[in-house]
Amino acid sequence: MANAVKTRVPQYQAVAATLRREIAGLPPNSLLPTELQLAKRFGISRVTLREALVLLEQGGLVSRHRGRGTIISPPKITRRFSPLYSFEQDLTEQGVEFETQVLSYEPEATPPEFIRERLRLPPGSAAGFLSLVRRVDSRIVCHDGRHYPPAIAARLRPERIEGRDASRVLEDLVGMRITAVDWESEIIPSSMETAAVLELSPGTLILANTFTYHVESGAPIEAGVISYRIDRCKFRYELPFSQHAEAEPPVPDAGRDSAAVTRGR
Amino acid sequence: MANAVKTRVPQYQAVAATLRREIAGLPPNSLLPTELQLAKRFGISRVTLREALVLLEQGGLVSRHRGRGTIISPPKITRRFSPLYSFEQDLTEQGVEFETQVLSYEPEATPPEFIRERLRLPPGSAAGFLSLVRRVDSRIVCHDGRHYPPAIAARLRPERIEGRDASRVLEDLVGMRITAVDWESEIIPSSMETAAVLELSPGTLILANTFTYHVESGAPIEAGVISYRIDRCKFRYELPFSQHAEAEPPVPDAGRDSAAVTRGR
DNA sequence: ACCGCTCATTTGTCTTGACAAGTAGGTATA
DNA sequence: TATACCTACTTGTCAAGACAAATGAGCGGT
Repeated sequence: MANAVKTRVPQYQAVAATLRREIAGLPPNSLLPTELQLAKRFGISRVTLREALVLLEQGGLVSRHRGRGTIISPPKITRRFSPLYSFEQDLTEQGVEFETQVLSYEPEATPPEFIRERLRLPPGSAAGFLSLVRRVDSRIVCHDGRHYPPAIAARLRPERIEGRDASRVLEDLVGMRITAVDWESEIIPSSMETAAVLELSPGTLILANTFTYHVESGAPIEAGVISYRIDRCKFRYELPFSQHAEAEPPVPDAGRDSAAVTRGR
Repeated sequence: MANAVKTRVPQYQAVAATLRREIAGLPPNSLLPTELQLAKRFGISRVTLREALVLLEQGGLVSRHRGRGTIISPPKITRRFSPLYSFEQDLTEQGVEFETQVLSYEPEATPPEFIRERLRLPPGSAAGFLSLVRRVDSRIVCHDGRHYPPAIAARLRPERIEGRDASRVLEDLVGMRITAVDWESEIIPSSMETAAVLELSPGTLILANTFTYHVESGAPIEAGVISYRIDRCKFRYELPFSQHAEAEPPVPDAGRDSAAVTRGR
């Protein structure tokens, strides 16, 4: 009303900042007041309030559900990367509960062209296709679409993946170690399919990792795309990867995520 | 039709998809029709059309400017990572024009606590603070906030950074090579300050990289945060990093970015 | 040539209002 | 008791309109 202050800062950003502070002191999974209540409290319209909530949701602080309400999210999990350091290995070392669910496996699927190139397959060649989703503490964090050359695809038993380390299974199958990775990361809007698997609205930004794994001879044995929910994950790299971990104190760092990460099994 | 499956697609998503296809065939830096024209053409309200444009903007396809219009963005640049592979080295090898601009340097600033911990400084200790922004093809891509231990900070000459490789300058200064990195990446809403430097609206998602560089003795000599605009960059990693580059063909990959990337000097 | 002004254009912010669709809990019915 | 339905509640989608703020082009004065 009668803009008392110069509206240099838009209301939806001011409200978002206020809510960010208040949320920081509330426990995860608790319910925020409804949009109408919040709009009334801040003296703004529901449309404007929703703009603020969108900012919070994009930042991973809350999740919103039609018919249920707005829920405060638990802290992000940390995915640590080292060369050839698998999802299973990482999460197991962190002592976090996780689950891998195979959605489908086709031994002779038709791969998209960029996968065919990465696997160095001739035009028209088929490839194995494995689709899976991963959960940490029962929350979906990523979706893998993995493709395999025909020789490997024929012998792959996807049911072996569920409980075990996918890369280790693959290495055992071919009898060689994976020694090289080509990895590209990009933030892009999710496709309809990926959004459905990750339980997101299509167009929501995700972290898409396009990768190729090679054995020592240089031959590619796996290629695909791993799509992470950026509202639930962050990523950590250490170089040189191997032993210098002890030169570092046990990762002092941020301090907000201790509750989720130091959970032990 | 009604709804064959439960897939009822909202109008703003359908419009976004249509515009995505049309934009793919248009040259970068060209102007889109105005919001009112587009809204009229699609037969929707301006509010709904704007929801579609927000999706395109978040995906990095267009940039919008009050008073000017909506402009189609050039393709993303690729930032390639290898251990201790600097921004300057990477972009130079790609033959892309870039510029580093020092915004400020304070030899004795008060660092935030998480920086103090990373540099292993006692409470209350000062640290050098360097703020800079990088441009590629005259477009802002990232903002660095770099902190240095007092002994280094006193001797650092920020004007030496502008034209040269920042890490190399630092190595020359201390007479040691950087051999270890600790690196954490997270997608977060931009702060007011970072948003201003990156010319973004506060709250826009950015890629925040929090890092610490160490010399061989294990001592940290630099720590800070590098914030990338995710609408302008993607990221590429290769492991093992060093020589196997030639085993790979010269990055066949996507195919859309050839125009911008092969610009050479 | 240069500077400052006005003004139409365009996107940014915000309001009120409406209906759709998913959720959860209670109620009626078998 | 168990099932189906009904209903209140909550977020999702969409509309039409209003004013603010930034831009850039045109105009006029110095």
